[in-house]
Amino acid sequence: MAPKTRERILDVSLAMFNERGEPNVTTNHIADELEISPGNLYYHFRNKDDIVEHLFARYEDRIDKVLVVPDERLPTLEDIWLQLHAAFDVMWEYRFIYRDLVDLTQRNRKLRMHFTRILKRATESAVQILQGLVRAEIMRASRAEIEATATNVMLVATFWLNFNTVRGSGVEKHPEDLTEGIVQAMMLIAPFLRDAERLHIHTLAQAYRR
Amino acid sequence: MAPKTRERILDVSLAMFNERGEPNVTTNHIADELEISPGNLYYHFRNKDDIVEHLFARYEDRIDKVLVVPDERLPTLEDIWLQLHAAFDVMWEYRFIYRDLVDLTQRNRKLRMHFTRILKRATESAVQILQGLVRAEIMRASRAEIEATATNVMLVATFWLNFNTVRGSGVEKHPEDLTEGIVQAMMLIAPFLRDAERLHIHTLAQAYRR
DNA sequence: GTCTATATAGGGATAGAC
DNA sequence: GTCTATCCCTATATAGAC
Repeated sequence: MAPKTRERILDVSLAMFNERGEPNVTTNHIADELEISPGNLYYHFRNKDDIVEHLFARYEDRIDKVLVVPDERLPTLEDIWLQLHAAFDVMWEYRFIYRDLVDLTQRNRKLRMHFTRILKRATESAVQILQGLVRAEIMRASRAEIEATATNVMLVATFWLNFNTVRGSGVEKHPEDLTEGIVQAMMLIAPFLRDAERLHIHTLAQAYRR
Repeated sequence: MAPKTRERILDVSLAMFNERGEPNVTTNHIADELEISPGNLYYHFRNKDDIVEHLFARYEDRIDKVLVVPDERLPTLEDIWLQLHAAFDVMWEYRFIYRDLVDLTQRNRKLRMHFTRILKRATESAVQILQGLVRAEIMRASRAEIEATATNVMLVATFWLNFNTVRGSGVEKHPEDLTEGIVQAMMLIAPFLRDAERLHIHTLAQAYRR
């Protein structure tokens, strides 16, 4: 049996939002693509923002799972790489949110509050992990350096896809551009690493430099 | 004598775009605010994008002047601070461009090509300046580290205003938030500085940390 | 240069039949 | 649950008088 219409609307909306940008996709476009009537679409969702909010809720569930800080054990560089990768994957899947992030969050109070909360939580998580690296003696940094670095990691992660789009790196080439973003984020912490680990990071980075 | 209507349209459009975001300002809003008729507005500009393009051209002139690399003399940290400040000031003045950067550049080929060019030029400029710091022995970094850092400086500069908006730092509080962005960009190069200079930067940074 | 009036198009959204 | 038909509104843009 085919998926229920409600779910199909969400799936197709996500695909179209990601493809063309949310501002450039109308409810009529979505209905057309699904070969259902606009009236039918409005039976399932109150309005376009209702669709956006449900997609955002899906995203929030996913990203929240990525943001759990590893429990007892001290973190390794490998942990960080994997966690960044998981985060970037989810962000890629819901990249329409990031494409028009300011407009989306400014015009919808609910999205704004949730996104701010996610960002806050992620930043705290980043600080904790960096502190873990310090305690594991993999990295050496002051409290101030850790906080500035955590903020920059969040900024790079949040806007990497936009940056890559806007600098005209040519066509979208998932997943290479994602990996490049991860490398770029790792380069923020590289200067604080012990020599052996710094070398390791730069070797990884080498593979992805244009 | 009052400014010519054409110029007044540009000035008021800029103010309204910055305030509410370009997607949320219509040609009618602009005409209303100016207390002229929509017809009059369309006498002076072919369409809304025509206005946006002229504002962008103004911006491009301004930012190009900021991007000149200091000629002979090796750069100092002070130079970098001042240049970042000049760049952030111009970006603030035309912040509507950055607010909806992806949508703007994706739907208008002309804007896309010009913005990409600016970004490319700015990145090259950043690389040169960082190399200058290395030659001046103020900083120590490999070629790879310089390139990664230049890219991150551009990313932070490009999206700082959006990041600050979206993390819900409360109301817009120019110029404090700008200075904070500059500090955040400086923190990217701090780890590569000699001890004395790094200390100096962190003292500056201290003053602007929440 | 500026206005009034208006055309056109499209998006968001609803009513009511099936 | 789904469709057809339609309404309302707003945005862009133009024509033609002054």
